[in-house]
Amino acid sequence: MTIREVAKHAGVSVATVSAVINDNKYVSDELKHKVLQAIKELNYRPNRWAKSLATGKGYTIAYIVPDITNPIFSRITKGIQGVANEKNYSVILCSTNFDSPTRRRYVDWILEMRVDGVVFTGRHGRESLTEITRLQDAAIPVVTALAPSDVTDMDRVLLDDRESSRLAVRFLKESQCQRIAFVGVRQSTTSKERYRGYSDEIADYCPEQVAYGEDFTWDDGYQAAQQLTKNGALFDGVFAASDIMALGVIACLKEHGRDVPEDVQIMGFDNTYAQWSGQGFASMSIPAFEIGVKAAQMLFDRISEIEIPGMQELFMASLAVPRVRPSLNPNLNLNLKE
Amino acid sequence: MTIREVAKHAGVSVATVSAVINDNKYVSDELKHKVLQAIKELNYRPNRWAKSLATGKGYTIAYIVPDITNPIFSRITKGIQGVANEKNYSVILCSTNFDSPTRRRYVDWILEMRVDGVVFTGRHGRESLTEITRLQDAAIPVVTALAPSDVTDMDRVLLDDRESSRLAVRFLKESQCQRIAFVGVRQSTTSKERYRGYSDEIADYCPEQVAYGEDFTWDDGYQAAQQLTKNGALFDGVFAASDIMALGVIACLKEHGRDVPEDVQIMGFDNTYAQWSGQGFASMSIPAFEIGVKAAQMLFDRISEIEIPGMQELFMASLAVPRVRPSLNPNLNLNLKE
DNA sequence: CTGTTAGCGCTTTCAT
DNA sequence: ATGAAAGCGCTAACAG
Repeated sequence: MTIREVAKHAGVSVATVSAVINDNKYVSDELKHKVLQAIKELNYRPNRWAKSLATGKGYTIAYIVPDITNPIFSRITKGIQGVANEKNYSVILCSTNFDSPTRRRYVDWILEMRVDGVVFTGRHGRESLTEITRLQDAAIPVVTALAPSDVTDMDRVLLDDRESSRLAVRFLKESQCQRIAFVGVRQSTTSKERYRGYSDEIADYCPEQVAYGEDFTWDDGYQAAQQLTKNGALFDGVFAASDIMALGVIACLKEHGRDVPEDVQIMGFDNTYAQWSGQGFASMSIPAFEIGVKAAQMLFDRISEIEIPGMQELFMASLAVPRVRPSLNPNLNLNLKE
Repeated sequence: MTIREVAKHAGVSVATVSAVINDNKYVSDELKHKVLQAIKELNYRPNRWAKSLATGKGYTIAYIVPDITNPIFSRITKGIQGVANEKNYSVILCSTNFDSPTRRRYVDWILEMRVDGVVFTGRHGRESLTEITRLQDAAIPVVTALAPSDVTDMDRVLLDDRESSRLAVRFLKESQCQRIAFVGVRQSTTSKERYRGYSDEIADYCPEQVAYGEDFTWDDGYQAAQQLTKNGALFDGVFAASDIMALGVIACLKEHGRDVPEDVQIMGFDNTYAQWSGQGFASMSIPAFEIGVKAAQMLFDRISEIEIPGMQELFMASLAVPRVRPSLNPNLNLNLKE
């Protein structure tokens, strides 16, 4: 079903059909009606490929993300989708599973597909940088979301992990914790930032007590707590770099006969589990959806014009206190709304 | 950068360039080398639009899903991506937020983009059916994943909710529960199936005790448990239609002074939270990743040929027992691996 | 106002 | 073994 057939069926020229489809030229009501009629009857749909080829506009953006399964990232995705769809763009999802070759192949595709722009989430680092550069060399706008990096002249939206962590620790302090420990991930930039916030806030309050795992997992949280306990550390509060780690910590502490939150209070980060686990620990809620929205907006700004170099947007995580009883404090979980 | 420029640069014809790019015609080593050289030097990438227009192949599939934020769905997505990428297809993500107009607009797009095939997840129902039909009318293959429906001549992969639920309840029975209650969602087909499994299994074991919420949420679980308690129901086991509901149930029971799992054992479904919550309840793990893989494979089978009508694949959920201590039973969480 | 027509970048006969 | 040329379906001058 082509535009030509529609034209024939309606007894007009292809140009007229095109004009009514795109609504960008004056067409008499009569012809317009005929054309619309023909389109209905033939169940015609313009071919996007041809259109893109002719116009040079593809109306697609891509989202490169390490793991779509991560709730934070899937919420970002949702945010991106929302604004893209509003502008009649589609988004191609590129979940790389933290694998460089996969990431590279995606970038190849993106280049071939003449995608209009890319949102990028991922560990910062040399390899990511390479891909981003390839994109930019091809004049494809890129904005990074939650991808801390030293490259400063890049459009990006990030989370103020350090400052957010200070809020977290402050809450622990206000909850009467005297000695607060930190549980993080050794090689993670993100964890490092969260540690710095912890460190800032704890400076002249109590001695630092930290333990690390290799990854943001339950097991690593568990083991870090084990370590803490083994070292005979004294603490009545723990700030963990993620909720899932916090849960590992809690499990370990309970095995050691320490009650949560009676004996020791826990603070997580992410608010992916805290609110619902029933373990009564607080967490820092990441405005992931909003981050996705903002990233997409920046991308479209960049696509449509604008030569401003290095736009940047900084988000803060917000405190999410554990809900006690749903009926008693219905307002507590505002952060979970999307 | 077009194929013509490459040809000029290499001193050959466009046909030759095309031939070496697609590796589908004999080209002398010498020319081949020249062409490759030129491609490198000019940093040339074939234009997908033009290629698709010329060949009629788009190498994209779409995944229509109600909410990418749902862990089960995002795992399905991951499965689909995996097999699609292997075949050099990209996948366009269409997260509809359970909104019909949005879904409709996505289908419009899909139609225009001449997508090769669609995987569909969603509530079954008239509206979904309409969209699926629109797709099929345009000769676009569709396979549904986790979208129970009465239409039998459709390619689909589903979960045997009923049988899986029997396994769940059986586990509760084997754990010495004498009286098992069910907590579900009133209008949900899925919940209905899970109830049937419960009912089957409980038939000549103990009286049925059921309570419903309106949705798969913590609050609805909490309230259903409330209801159960208020009715003075006697139970030492609860099978909840989802983990998040199970957590609501647990919270409620604890408020009523009943210990979990000492006084009453809980069984969830999904295994999205059970394993990690530290609340010591079991759950049924949905092989979501595998479901995605299978759905994509079926789709590609259908795309590439095959007139078999109504292929169908049935998956079972598997029991995931709560981990006690990571060090003690390292094999327990096999189900969580992806 | 409407129609003709020359591309957009690539593939693919069909000659050579 | 290689090249010339005719489309793929649509848009956008340009004529009329």
